[in-house]
Amino acid sequence: MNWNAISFDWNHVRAFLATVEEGSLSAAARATGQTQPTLGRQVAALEEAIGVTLFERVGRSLTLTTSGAQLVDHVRAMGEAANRISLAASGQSQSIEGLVRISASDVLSAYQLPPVIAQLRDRAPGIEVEVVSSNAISDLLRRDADIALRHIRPEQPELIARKLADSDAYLYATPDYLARVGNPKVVDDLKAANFIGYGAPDEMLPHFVAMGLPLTRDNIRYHSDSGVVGWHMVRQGLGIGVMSEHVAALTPDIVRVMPGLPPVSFPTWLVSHRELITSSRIRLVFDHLAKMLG
Amino acid sequence: MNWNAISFDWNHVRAFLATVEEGSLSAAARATGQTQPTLGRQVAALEEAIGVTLFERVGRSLTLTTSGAQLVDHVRAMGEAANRISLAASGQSQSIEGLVRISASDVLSAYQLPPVIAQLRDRAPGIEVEVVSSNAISDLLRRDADIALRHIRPEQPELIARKLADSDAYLYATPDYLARVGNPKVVDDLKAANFIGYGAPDEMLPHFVAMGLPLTRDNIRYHSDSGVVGWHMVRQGLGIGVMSEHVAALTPDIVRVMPGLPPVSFPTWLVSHRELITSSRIRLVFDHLAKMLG
DNA sequence: TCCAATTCATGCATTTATGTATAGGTGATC
DNA sequence: GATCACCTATACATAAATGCATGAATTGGA
Repeated sequence: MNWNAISFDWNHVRAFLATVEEGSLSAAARATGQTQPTLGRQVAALEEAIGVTLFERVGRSLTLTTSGAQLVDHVRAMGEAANRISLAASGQSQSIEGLVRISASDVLSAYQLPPVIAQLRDRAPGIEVEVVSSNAISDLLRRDADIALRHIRPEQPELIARKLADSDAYLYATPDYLARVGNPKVVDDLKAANFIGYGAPDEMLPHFVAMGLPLTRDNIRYHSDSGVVGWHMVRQGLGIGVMSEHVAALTPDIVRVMPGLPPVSFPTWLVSHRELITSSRIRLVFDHLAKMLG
Repeated sequence: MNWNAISFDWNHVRAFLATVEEGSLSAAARATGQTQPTLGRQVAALEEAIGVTLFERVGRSLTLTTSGAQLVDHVRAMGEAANRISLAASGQSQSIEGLVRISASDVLSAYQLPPVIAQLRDRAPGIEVEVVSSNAISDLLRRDADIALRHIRPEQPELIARKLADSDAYLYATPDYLARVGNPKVVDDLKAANFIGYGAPDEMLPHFVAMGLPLTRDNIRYHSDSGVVGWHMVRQGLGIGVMSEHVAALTPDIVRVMPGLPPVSFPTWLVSHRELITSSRIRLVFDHLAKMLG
């Protein structure tokens, strides 16, 4: 190995990568927990060391030079290798004490996870649990969480997934609200009802249509990014919402809309990283979640 | 990107890599131009940062732990990415001044390269040339050289190779030595002659046999790793040696053995790295070598 | 068994890098 | 066009890493 060729400061490469990814020295400083002068000096030092001008200093912002752009792919590869080192190192941990981060949708996090974690506390009191309540998908690859609960099967080969039991979802509302819309008996009776959307309304509508409901965009008057907020709208009598029967069973004063309507079945996947699952701490939480939710 | 996961000191990863590759902290320090205490502290800091004991300190030497061994692949990948950054950065250099390192066999380096470099000096006086005279093959991938002259076609896809003219090699000796072995006229007359081997004798013998010479291992009494040293043995009348006609033509007082014997033809390849050849300085030297030696 | 060579660990002075505070400049918005 | 928000660059005091010198321990060979 010719060590001289790679004798530039590797931390400066990370500074360059962070600056490219975050868009500015200041943003990179915020993201990495360093300061803007430090990042600026590190990038300048890297330019000096490898003899390539990476950024064009024009006005308030930096733009990549063409030379710099041709290095970015290799720099990203270096960052990904660093990430794999971090993953593998975490996977080597055989300590039964320490942090495990679980990512799940906010509904799962709020209604189903707490009792499961309570049982885990009795079984492994040394484990610290952080619930990353997020409806975004890309948590595991970004290393924001160690274990994720998802409703779609992950495709990445570096992830391992275990399918839990399928759940059934039904339409729910308050008796009060149902009376207000005339106690619907057939799907056509729902044409005048309000439906609660989780996420963007355009995203939710196809699911309702797939259930055989004759709805249009106008039926979704109230919506929220948060499933918990949406469910609270249902509980306040603002409209009809979809919910898994497990969560609905935990909610008093809520009734099923048209009990004859067939349910929507959806899967739940327990996901982790191939290299992380070798950690006995993460493995223990993974198996506990599989047993309790499966 | 979760920057927190890769917030360990990346230079410490290089220290770990160097220690694994070189076998000890002291050897790594010598190889990387740092000191042994620095390397030791860096590896210890990395262990602390990622929570993995990398080395077992037993006696005077360190041995990888199983945990450490499982990180090595990822660490190597990071080093290779760093190497590609270095390559790409060198390739971005559009400066016509600076160092270009040429790797070639010692015979080529000593007899054929100097006049070519003299012409290059007149054409591009700002270019500094280092001739890495080595019979080892793996120079370009180790980044010991920017351009290499080889007699076998390189197979790696990241290398680019241009074939130069084929050369003819003949047997040579001093008239004095030929008289001593009875001025051989047919190949069977060579059975009692001494042949000079370049490299290991077992490696050289098959080439002589392929030329149709009825030789055994006993015919190779004098040999050297260095082709230049071997050729000087021929010039001193120690035996018969193979040499390209170009080099032999530069050597006075040497005659061809049995002029009727057909030559051995061998190719010469000019090789560089795909990412390096984009450097105008390296490109210029590459093209000059191709023109002068082709 | 002893000696020489080589290894890793530690104390200390010096060099180097970092953060804080601040100045200077640019682009978007009202 | 003035203001605001945001960016980068620089000076200086402090914190951190490095190299040197040295010590302690182990291996291999005479």
